[in-house]
Amino acid sequence: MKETLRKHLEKLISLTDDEFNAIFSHFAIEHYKKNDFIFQNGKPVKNCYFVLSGLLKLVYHDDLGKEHIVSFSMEDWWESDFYAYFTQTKSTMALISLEETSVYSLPIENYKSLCATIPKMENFFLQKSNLGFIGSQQRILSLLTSNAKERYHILLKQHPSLLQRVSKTQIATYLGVSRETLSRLHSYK
Amino acid sequence: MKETLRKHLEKLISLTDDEFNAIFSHFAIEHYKKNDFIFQNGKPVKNCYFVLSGLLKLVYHDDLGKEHIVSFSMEDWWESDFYAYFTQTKSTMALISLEETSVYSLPIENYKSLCATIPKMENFFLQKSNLGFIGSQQRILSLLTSNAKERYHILLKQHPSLLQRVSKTQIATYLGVSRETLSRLHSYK
DNA sequence: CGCGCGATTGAGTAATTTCAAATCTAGTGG
DNA sequence: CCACTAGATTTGAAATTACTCAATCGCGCG
Repeated sequence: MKETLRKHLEKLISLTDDEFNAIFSHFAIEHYKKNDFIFQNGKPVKNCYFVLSGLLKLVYHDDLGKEHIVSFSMEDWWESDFYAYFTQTKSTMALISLEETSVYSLPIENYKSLCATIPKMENFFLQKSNLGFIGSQQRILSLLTSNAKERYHILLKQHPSLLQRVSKTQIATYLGVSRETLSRLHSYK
Repeated sequence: MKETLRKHLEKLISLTDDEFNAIFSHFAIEHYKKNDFIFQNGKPVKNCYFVLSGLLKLVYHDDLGKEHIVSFSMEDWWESDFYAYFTQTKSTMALISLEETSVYSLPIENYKSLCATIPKMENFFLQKSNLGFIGSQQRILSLLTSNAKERYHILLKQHPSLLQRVSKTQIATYLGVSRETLSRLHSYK
């Protein structure tokens, strides 16, 4: 567990034992069953989360109550409603477990003190944020340039394991198509 | 000009004169006419850019040659093909001026040395990157939850000045609808 | 005046949605 | 081992939305 986080950090920065232990003390472990709310929309967002094991979805409910999946978070991913987290406002989204899931949680004060006291961690978060931004931009591009079938195959290529782990309804909700349309794609290939 | 950048940085971090001058020396000014390429797809991306005045579009050309606008960059915005910039690979997108435009350019080596030598700047870029990520996620959400008309009104609300500055064809390309569809939206409101 | 470009309009087509019904699947208890 | 149920998936058919291609309009500028 501890080693999982350490390995994850050391993909981008190098750490001594002391440094890692100092960092590690900022996190707390949390466990969730399947279909638990990690946080709900309308509520403050105290933490961001590093997923140790399991699977989460970050969802937005529109005016009609329809659910839209902003992102899936698998092992080794960071997740939160980052707007609400950084601005300490109430969430517009909910974070929900799709499997039994373990996370390390990082309260915003700890995030700030990590950045302020351990320059390497600030650099780590900067790199992660840049990667997150790039990833989002590519998702925007896939929504702009591709139809349902193409988007499905892009997802299939990027995260083949996801299709084994979540229902097709969830996949459709992520791709931005109805589950019926997603189902019909298979008729063609 | 120099003051524009300084004011921009000081929205998020505070700087002494000396600090700012050290930072400023990492940038170079560049001027472009309307419809110039700042960089082209297929070419390396040497810089990221801070827009002093004018307007840019970051575009992707799909297999059919159709253009998709990933983002507009107005005054006070940072822009690049960040994937190509950070990984020093060739761009998949092009950055093009829509007006006469002045930018400060920041080569990747200078970005890295800024981060490494001036912790405040690393913090600045972290905050900017977080904001950029949040903004992208909201655009994803608008693409998932809203139809053409709603997306148009969201853009109208967020950047009313944009509609005065660019053609409706460009707006349509950003929204992910055909210009004819955008045109027909007005019939309803 | 006439050219050129962007915006609009029209008509037919393609993609996707919606609502409803049917089918499949995995787990449960008899 | 089988029947039953709940949930997920697929299929059908009609309606909606957006796209394409073509033609027209409107306007600024040489």
